[in-house]
Amino acid sequence: MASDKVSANLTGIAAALGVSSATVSNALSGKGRVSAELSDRIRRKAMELGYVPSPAARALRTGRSGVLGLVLADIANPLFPQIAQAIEKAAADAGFGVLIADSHGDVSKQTEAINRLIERGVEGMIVIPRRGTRIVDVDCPVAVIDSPSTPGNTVAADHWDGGLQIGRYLAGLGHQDVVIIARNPDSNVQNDRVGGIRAGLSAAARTETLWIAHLEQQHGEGCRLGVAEKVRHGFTAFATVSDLHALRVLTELQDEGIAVPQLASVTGFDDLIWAPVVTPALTTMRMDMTRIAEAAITALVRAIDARDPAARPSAGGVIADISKVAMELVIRRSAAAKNKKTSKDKILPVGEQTS
Amino acid sequence: MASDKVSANLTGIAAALGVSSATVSNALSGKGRVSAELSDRIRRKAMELGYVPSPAARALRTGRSGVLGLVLADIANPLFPQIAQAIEKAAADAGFGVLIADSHGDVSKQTEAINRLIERGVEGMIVIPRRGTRIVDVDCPVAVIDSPSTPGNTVAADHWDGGLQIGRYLAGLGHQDVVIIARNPDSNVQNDRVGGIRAGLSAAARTETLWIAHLEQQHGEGCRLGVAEKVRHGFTAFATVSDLHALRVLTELQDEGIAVPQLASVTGFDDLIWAPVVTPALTTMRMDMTRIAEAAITALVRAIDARDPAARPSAGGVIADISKVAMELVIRRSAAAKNKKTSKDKILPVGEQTS
DNA sequence: TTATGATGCTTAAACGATTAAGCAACGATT
DNA sequence: AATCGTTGCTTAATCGTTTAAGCATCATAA
Repeated sequence: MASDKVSANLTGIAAALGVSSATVSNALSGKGRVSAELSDRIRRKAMELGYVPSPAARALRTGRSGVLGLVLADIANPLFPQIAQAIEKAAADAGFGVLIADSHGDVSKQTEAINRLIERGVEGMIVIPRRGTRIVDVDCPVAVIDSPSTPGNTVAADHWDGGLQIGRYLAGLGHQDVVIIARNPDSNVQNDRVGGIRAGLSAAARTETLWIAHLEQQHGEGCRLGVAEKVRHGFTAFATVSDLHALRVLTELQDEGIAVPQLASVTGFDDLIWAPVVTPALTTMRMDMTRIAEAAITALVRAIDARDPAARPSAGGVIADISKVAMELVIRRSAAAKNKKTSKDKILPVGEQTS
Repeated sequence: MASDKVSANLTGIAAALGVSSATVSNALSGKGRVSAELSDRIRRKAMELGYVPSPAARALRTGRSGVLGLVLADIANPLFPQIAQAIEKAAADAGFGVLIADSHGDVSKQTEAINRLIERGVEGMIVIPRRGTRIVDVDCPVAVIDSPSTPGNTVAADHWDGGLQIGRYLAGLGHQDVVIIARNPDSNVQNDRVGGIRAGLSAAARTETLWIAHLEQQHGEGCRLGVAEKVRHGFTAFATVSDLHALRVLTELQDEGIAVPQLASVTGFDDLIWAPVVTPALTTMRMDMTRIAEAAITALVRAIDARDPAARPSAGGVIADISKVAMELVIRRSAAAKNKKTSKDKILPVGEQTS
């Protein structure tokens, strides 16, 4: 092919047609004034040569890279797939690519990761911080997805309300003795959820909160939570703050011969991948990641656009229209009405699992 | 600050010091000949002005964007966090950023996703294809992470050998009646694992393979797998091809009152996040994602470098040094020696769970 | 017929970095 | 003293795109 010789760039196309590169640019972008006939010929030629505009040149000229950064406190998070998928989709719809950066849960590495993104020329970023972490000031638009309790937050699921819904649901099923299970009291998200759950239960309810982090500090990671013991003490429901904890509770109860949901109800949060397929399927709260991602991207894009004409860089937070996105209760089978008989009577004798 | 006035680019620094921009470039990159003294002053000034090189300009001039693409068949995959984390790390170590693209499991969208990446100027990409999918020819270096059985593959875990290890392990525990559980027979990865498991079991073993996709086609998603029934028919172990399936089996058995591992052993694959924390903790196979990612990135980077001087673009596969990465058996508690008594005798009478 | 304004194109200057080539000054070599 | 190589810097071109400004040409309106 001799046509391979001509480089597939604007000047190449221009040369091939005997016009100026500006005209080609105008024709392809539909901006300037180009006759329909020539415009057509240019488009055809561009296609024929397999023209792909140089993102570098465009970015250099326009000052816009068309790339956003996604900063995650810890990629190895079971919610991450959902998040990444939603963000990628929303960004793509807005015409942006997504560069990922993992801060490995380390605060200092978070700054490092953010800097790497800036060096790569991102126009803005979505940050999903580690519990409690504040975002360093960075002169680039940032949208934060966290809990509504976090200052400087942009968008988030309404974790508190999600807890409220679960709490009310359990209360409606007649549960008066509920163990609330979370991992770390430093997390705003977890605190919101716990607070919501407590608020949703009846005022007379007996609740106890189990912090897994404390337990594991004493007994090592992956230790038993002692939930069977709680059942023996009259608790009938376990409201956890994550499907991962729910799974842990569920299997531990089942392993000790306590039937779920007949003898104890278990609820989770986030509708993670296994929630629908375990037995019994987990009743949980789902967040509308698509809406959250869209809101975050919309806010971010607006901030980016606002930056252009504005004299002041006005570094800092970005405010979205919607900052709280409602969560949805997904009712499956792991929670059921409280047994009429006191649950103590129904406990099966258990064998050799004092791990 | 008046120093805010001067733009933080090469010419800005040059102007501030009264030297040429070429010298500044040389000083910062350490390439040309610049006196140590001036070099120092330049570096200090750059720092003072908060200079960040323009990736666009650099990419335009050098033709290298420093960005790789990560194409995933389906981001909403529980292994994805591990993959993304490992790839991001390996890429960052090699000086590359990672742009993500999700093809939502759709083959046509995969091509679309790949094109979007190319339009964004990636220098190469890592593709983790959907089962059986072939990668379209694209004139950009590509490294594929899949099963070694996939033609055109670059790097992969040795899934067959992983299966072999699990099979042998179960055989060593005395299991002769094993149900192998996978999702889809179209997947090379799953087939490799299944084949390995079968090969690892004793020749005399009775095996049966359960394809979840078939089951769900009949009974709907998230349906019971009927594993308790298998136990009643004398099967003592369930070797699954993913921790997700293992979890499904485990909870179903537990729900039906069959103690794991006392009455039935269960093994998984991939050491997903919940594997260590469920009760009993899952015995599973782990792949060394870090090594896989490193091998893939190394091969990809080499291909990118080779492209530069080479006349022929020579589009197509990239060959890595290591193409099979060994898997590691993680022994936990979900698999144990086969009970001496025939398991049939030990089945507890079960209640009301005919879902 | 002559302003007036579209219309259709070209010219040329950016954007910010890299890098080949060149040039002055200086010390060392013969 | 003339030559050579080295050192330390500058000049200027280049990557491919966008876009403001300019310049013909032609139709329309006065």
